[in-house]
Amino acid sequence: MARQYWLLKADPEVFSFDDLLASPGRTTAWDGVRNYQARNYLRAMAPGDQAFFYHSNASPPGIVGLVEIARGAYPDPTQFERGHGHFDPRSKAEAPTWVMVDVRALEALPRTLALAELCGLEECSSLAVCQRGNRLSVSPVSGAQWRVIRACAKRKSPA
DNA sequence: GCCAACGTTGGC
DNA sequence: GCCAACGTTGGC
Repeated sequence: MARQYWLLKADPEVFSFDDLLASPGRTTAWDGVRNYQARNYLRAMAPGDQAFFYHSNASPPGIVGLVEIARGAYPDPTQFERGHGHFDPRSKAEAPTWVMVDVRALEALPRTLALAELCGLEECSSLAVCQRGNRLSVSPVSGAQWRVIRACAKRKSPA
């Protein structure tokens, strides 16, 4: 199956791309997703898929790095941890509601590709992150979008 | 800090 | 099943 591409949102106050680079093996479990649409995208991920690492609530918000999926979806243990912020009392151990994947850092972009610039790129206005009011934390990126975005990010300054 | 948009909850 | 109220997200 062809490699798929994704965009992962993170609040850098909580977990930044630098935090990922500093993690053991530059890898972390992408836990805490509690939205069904995002969960379904996590389930569709396969090892070797690649993703943009996006900083929300930043100045400016935008893409800051590239990651790869190191392990496909498996149960998120925090859903069973009573008292944990991601605890879900309705999830059953024999049929976990929520999953996570492992994400490994590939490289930091030479600069932040800001949201405004991102959404102005050819074919990119349809990105979930460019839709008004969008809150989806995991979303798909097409191969064409991936290439356009990567090429833009490598240029030193906004086009 | 503001506030629009979203997803979820819960009364009916 | 409807929908108002609420809490959260996230750009500005």
